[in-house]
Amino acid sequence: MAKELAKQYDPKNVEDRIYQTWLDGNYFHAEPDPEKKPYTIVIPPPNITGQLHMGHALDNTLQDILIRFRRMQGYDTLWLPGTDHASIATEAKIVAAMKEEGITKEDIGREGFLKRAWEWKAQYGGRIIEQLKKMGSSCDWERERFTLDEGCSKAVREVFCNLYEKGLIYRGERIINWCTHCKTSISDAEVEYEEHDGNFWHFKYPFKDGSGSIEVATTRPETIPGDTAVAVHPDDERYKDVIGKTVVIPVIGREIPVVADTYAKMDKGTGAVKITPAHDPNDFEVGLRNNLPVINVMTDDGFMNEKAGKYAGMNLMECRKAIVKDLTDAGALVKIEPTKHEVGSCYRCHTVVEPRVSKQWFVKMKPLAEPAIKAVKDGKTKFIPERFDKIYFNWMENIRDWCISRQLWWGHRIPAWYCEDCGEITVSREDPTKCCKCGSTHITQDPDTLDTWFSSALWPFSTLGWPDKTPELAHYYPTSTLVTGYDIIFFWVARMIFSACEQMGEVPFDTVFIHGIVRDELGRKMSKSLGNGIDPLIVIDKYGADALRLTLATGNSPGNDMRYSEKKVEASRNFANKIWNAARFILMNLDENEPAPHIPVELALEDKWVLSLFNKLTKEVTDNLEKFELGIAVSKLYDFIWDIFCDWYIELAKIRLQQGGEKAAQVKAVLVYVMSETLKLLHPFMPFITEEIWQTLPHEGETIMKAPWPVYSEKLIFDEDEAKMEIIMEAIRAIRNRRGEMNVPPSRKAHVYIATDKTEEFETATVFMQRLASASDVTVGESFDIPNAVSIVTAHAKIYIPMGDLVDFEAERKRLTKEKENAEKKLAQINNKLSNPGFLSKAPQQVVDGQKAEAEKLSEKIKMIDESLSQLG
RNA sequence: GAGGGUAUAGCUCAGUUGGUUAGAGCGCUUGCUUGACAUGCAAGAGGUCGAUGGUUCGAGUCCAUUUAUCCUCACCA
Repeated sequence: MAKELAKQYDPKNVEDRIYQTWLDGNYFHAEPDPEKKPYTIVIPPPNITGQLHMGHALDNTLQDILIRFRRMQGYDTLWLPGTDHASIATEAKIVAAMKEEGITKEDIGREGFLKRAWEWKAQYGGRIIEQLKKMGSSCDWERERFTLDEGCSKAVREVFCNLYEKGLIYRGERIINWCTHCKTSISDAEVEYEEHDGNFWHFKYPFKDGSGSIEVATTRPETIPGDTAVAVHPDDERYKDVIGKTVVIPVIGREIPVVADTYAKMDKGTGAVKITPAHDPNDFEVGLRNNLPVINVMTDDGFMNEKAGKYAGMNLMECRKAIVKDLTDAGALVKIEPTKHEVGSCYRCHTVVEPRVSKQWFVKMKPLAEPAIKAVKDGKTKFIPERFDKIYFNWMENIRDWCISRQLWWGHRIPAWYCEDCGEITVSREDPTKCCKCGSTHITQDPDTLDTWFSSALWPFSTLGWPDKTPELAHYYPTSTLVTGYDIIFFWVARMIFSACEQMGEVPFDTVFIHGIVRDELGRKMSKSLGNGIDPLIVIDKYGADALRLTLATGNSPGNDMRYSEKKVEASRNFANKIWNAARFILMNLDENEPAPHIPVELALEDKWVLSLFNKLTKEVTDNLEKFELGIAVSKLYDFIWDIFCDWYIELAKIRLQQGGEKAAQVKAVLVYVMSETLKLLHPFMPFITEEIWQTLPHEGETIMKAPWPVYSEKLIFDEDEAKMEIIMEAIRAIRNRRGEMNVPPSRKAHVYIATDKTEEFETATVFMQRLASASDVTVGESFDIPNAVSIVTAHAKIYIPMGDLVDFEAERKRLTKEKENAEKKLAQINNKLSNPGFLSKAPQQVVDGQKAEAEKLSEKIKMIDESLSQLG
C-alpha cells in the first residue's frame, strides 16, 4: 500500500489549498502568444454591491468549464474578470448607510460623497471577487478591471465624444421614466411593468360657452392639473363641431382647447381623451404636434408642485383621492370603471415610475441598431440556443432612443460643459477651460453621470486597453464566448454588440451562450423579498464547490431555467466521493515506484473494452463541449466513471490484482491510465477533486489544469473486444437477475453450466463469473442436460444453475413462457420492418443490418427458451 | 395586443443531425457487513413522451392545429 486517502472525500481539506497552488503557479495568467490561437471570455462584471448568488454560481461555473476545457486543449486562454460600479444600486446603498448616520448626500457634497463611495468600494468591492474564487473560477486576476477605473473611464469618454461628434448623442427635452425614490431618470429597459388593479374615472369637462360638456376618462386623475388639451379624432362625426372650442377643467378652472389629433381613437371610451404632455409619452407627442404647453405638476420626489395649485405638497396618491373627491363634489364625475392596467416600476427599488418631461442626454439608436442587427443576421455573432436571436431582433428593431443621463453622483460624469455666456455646449476628451464657441471661461460641467450600462457596453474592448492599441486588444479581441443569462440580453448583450460594431467595426464576441435562471425547489425565482434564496457559499461549505458546480452543470440545457434542490447537490457530493474512493482503491494497490500513466503492451479483454469505451467517451465529450452541450458532456462522464469504470472495470481488475506479478502490473497501468485520463476530461467540471487525485496518482507535469486534453485515438478502437465483453456482461446480468428474483444471497455460490457456441468468450469469463455472478465453478460446453436446474437464456448462451431445491417449476415455466412471448413479439415487429420494401430500400444499410442481426439473435433465443421449456418436462 | 419557452417515470430533469427495447438522479420494493466507497453493491417495479392530424420505410425528435402552464416585449385614455 503506497499511499492512503481518507475514506470519505472532504472538500474542506482540499479546495482552498488547491486554489492557492493554482494562484502560486500563476496558471490563470495569460500573456498574448501569437503562436497560439486565443480563446477569450470577459466576465459579466458583478456589481460591487453584490454578494454571490446562485445566478453568479451558474454563470461562472459555465464560464470556468469552457475556459478550463480550452486551456487544456492548448488555446491561449484568457478569462478576464472585473466588477461593475453599478451606479444606481451602489449610490442607493451608500445613501442608505448614510441615512443611518443621519446624513444626506447634500450634507457632504459631491466630493465628500464620492470619497465615501470609493472607500465603500475599497471595503466591499473585493468581496464578490473572493467569492468567485471559492467557486474555483480560473480568472486572470492580474487583469481584473472595474468599470469606473482609469482605463474604462477613458473608453467611456472616448465613446461619448465620438458619438456626440457624429450626432449620435444629443441633449433634449423628452418624456423619460422618472424614479421618485432614486430621484433620477432611468432608461426604458430599466422599467418593469406589472399588472395592477385600477380604475377608469370618467369626468365631464364643460365647454366654456356653456354648450354642454365633453366626457374624458383617465386612470391617473392626479395628472388633471397638468392637462393642456382634450383631443378628438379629426374624422369623428360626434365631435366635428367642437374642435377648436374651449373647455374648462373642472375644479382647476383652467381653460384648454379641444384639438383634433389621430392619436384619439374613435372606438376607445368616449373618443375624447385628455392630454397631459408633461406626464404621458403619447400626450407629449400630441402636445408637440399641436403646440400645446407642457405643465409639469410634480416634484422630483413624488409630490405635487406649485403648478398643481391647491394640491401642491400632496403626494400622488393623496392628490388622486382629493381630486376625485373634489370633482365628484363638483358633479363632474360620470362613472368609475374598474380596470387592470400595466404600471411601470423602477427595476432597482420597485417604486412606481412617473413619466415626466425632462432635459436629458440620449443616444440616437436607429443608426446604431442597424449594423448590430446585420452582424447577427450575418452570423458574425451566434446565440446559443438560437431562438434568442429572435428576442434580440425584436428589441433592436423596435428600439427607441436611449436615455443615458442619470441624476446621480456615482458614475462617469458627463463630459459636457455649458457656457454661461453664450449657452454653447462643449463636449471634450480633455476637461476644457473655456467655451469652444465664445472662449468664455465661465463654463460649468453637467452635474449628471452616465447610465451604468453605458460603460458595461464597452466592457469587451475597454478591458483589453481600448482606445489604446494594446497587444492584448490585437490578440484577444474579438472575444470568443460571452456567457450570460437571458434576463440581461437587452441591458447588456445588445448594447455591447452595437457599441462594438460602432467603435471597433467588429462584433464583440463570436458566440453568446445563454443560460436560464436558477429557481428554488418550487420553481419560484429566488428573491430577497421571498427569502427563498440559497447562498452558494453555504452550499460550498457543506458539500464542496465541485458538488455545486456539478449540480449546476448537470441536467441543465442552454437557455432553460433550472430548479435548485439540495438533493441534487447531495447526489453530486456522492459522485465526488465515488471518484475519491475509486482513486483510493487504485492507490492502495500501487507500488512506491509506479511508472507514469501509460498503456501496457499486453492487454486483457476487459482492458481493451474499457480503453475502447474511454476512447469513445473522449470523442463525445470533446464534441459536446465544442457544441456547448455541457450538460450532456458531464452526464456521459458521470455514467462512464460510475457504471463502466467503477462498477465493472475495477471489480474485474481485482482479479488480476490478487494474482500479482505481471498481470497485476498490467492492470495497474490500465487503472492509472484510464483514471488519470478520465480525470482530465472531468477537470473542467470538478476542478478541485480532479487536481487533488491527479496529483496523488503517478503523473507528469505540474498541474492537471495544463495537462493536455485527451484526444481520440485510432489505436484504442477495439470493437470486437467490446462485443465479446458485452456478451459476457449480458450473461452475468442475467444470472444476477435470476438469483435476485429468487432471493438467493450472494454468499450461496453455485456451479454454473454455460451452453454456448461462444466458448472462447465464456472460457475467459470463468473468473468473471466467479467474482460477479456468485459462481462456485463454471463449465462451458456445447450443450448440457441438467435436471432440476434454473435455466437462463441470453442471446448467446443457455445457462444452467443446479439449485433445484430453490426452484418453483411452475413459476419457472410461466417465466420462460412470458419471456418467449416477449421475444416473439419483438421478432414479429422486426420481421415486419424487414419485409417492408420501403424500409429495405430507403433505410441506411447500417440500420437494416442491425435489425437483421437483432432478428437472428431473437430467433436463437426463442429456440433456446423452447429447449429449456421441454427440459422442464 | 405581439413574440417565445415548457409539457417525457411518483418528483426533478436529460434525450445531440429522425433509426434497435425512451434514459439518469431522487423516491419506492427486494436482497446484500462481496477487504475503494452504506455518500455503497446487486436486482426490480414504474412511461400509450399533453391532445389531434400530417410528412416519412421509420417520429419523443420534423410540420400544422389544439389544451395547459410560464416568460418577455408593447404608448393605448
